[in-house]
Amino acid sequence: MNITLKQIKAFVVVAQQESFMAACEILHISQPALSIAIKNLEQEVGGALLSRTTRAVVLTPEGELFLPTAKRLLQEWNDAFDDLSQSFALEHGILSIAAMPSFASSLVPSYLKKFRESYPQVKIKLHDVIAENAVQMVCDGQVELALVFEVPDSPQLDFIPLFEDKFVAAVSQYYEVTTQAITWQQLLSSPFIALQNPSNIRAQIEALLVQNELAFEVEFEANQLATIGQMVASGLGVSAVPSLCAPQFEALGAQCLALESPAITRHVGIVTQHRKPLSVAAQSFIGQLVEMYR
Amino acid sequence: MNITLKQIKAFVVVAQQESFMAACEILHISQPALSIAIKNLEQEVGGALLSRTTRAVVLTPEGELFLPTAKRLLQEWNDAFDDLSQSFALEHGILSIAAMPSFASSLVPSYLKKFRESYPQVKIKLHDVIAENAVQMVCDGQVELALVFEVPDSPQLDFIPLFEDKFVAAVSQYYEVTTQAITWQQLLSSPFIALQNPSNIRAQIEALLVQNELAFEVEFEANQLATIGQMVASGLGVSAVPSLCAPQFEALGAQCLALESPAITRHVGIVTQHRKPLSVAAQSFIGQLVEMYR
DNA sequence: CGATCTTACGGGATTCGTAAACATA
DNA sequence: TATGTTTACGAATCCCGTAAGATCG
Repeated sequence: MNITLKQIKAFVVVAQQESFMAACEILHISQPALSIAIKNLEQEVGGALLSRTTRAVVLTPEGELFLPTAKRLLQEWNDAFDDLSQSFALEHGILSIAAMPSFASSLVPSYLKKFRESYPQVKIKLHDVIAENAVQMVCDGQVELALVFEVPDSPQLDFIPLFEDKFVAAVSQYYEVTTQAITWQQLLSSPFIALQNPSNIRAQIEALLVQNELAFEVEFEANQLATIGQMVASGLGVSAVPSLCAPQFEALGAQCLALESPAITRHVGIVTQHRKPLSVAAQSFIGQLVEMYR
Repeated sequence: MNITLKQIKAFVVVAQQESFMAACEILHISQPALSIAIKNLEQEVGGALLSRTTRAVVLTPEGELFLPTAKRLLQEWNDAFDDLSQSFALEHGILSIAAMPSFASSLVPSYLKKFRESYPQVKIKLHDVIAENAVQMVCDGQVELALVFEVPDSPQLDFIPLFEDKFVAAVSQYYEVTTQAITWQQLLSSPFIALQNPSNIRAQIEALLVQNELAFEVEFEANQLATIGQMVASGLGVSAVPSLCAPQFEALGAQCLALESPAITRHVGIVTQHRKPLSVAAQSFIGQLVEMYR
């Protein structure tokens, strides 16, 4: 059974026009072509749908019965493909991403703003969760991509670096400094305020300090970066955060200084599931980011 | 936008098989043909539906979204045409007909039985109404055909004669007769039992008698032929009915005699709407009847 | 007789299949 | 390297359009 969409369209138009002549103008084909199309259709379905005399074309009872069905089929067909085309044209759809808090609360909003300006119809779901969970969400397929620190090489994940981030020291405005940069040793002489575990930032700091045999005592802990920032600004103590957070910390009244001996630098970028195709929305978003940092 | 059913079928099969190789065996085409079909489909909709590497074929997010829709489209397509084909194959459908009472209660049931034996899946609606209404129902399109006495020529109606019916005299079993045939004059010497108006039979009798200047007095009236038959059988009086009804009347205990001077003969046949196509069910039914009386 | 649908036939586009090239694990 | 997809190209098929034929009002 080999019935064509064209044949159904032809049938519907002829039925509505009650004339082959009139129909073939709408369909932009010649009468013979139309005639044959209908004839083939009727042969396929095993009976006449239209009764033609030279003066009038009327539907057979079976044709009458089939006409609404045919219209429905065409309608659904068009709806389905319009929808699909719209998805590709980014005229609707959902972009589902995750970002680690330090990133989500700093640069990501501006990325989303830019993306939204290009594709205002695409809805955006941003999950701001700790880096570990963000990556897990990529693995689980809950989000298409995560914006996090570089992850260890994994056969299941791909990483696209965007830029390099360097940890900075966060100190109160009244913290006395002679140079623009301070060392970890200097920093740790003040009470240290750290993020609570689990946290990628906390883990990185701990790993680094253990590696460098630096004494490390946490005097205060909090969950949210904003809280840490506030605590630092209040003069409770000092902290070390990705430079990503510097503007936010400074806005809260803290002071951010270059931090060395040793410096912690990490790539920040996009994690996606390896070999899993991305939606055009995700592709476009990644494209914008890569372009921005190229 | 020119998307083919084949392309959708191809997409669905490839998506299910997750392999072009496997899919093309199911589809009975070569890999290149399949590859091109999918490629064209993707071009039409404006984006990739499948992500292919040499080892695996996976759906893109858009393809994932579209797959159920595609399946649904195919399903509905097939359902629609199966249904239509079944209509033509008389594997279902409805035959809607009307018949005048004298016909409906005599020969029509046997016609229906025969039709039903040929096409057991076709439902039958029989409207047994007076001839006038039966014809009206044809004009209104409520039924496709009516089984009645011949109607006056009309541009809106067609008539296919089946056989000729001759009115017979219905008398009681004890009615004394010398010959097989009696005249109207003889008949009318007994009390006459007539159908109530409106009735085609009544009208024909009245017209005939007026035309032949025969005295006509109705002693009893009833609506149903069966009632008339019972009344005649009981010896209340006599009547004149189409020979169609003779078996029924005789079964009720009446006696039917040829009726002459003058004889009333009328064609009995099929009335249809002029130039209105008939369902295959109606066509088959008419075909059986015509064949039967040919 | 005129308008309209159908059949006949040549040209063009699309699609198919075979063979070779290409890409990835 | 082996499997599986894509490109190249010749061939078949299908569909369309022009012209002639048939049919009904």
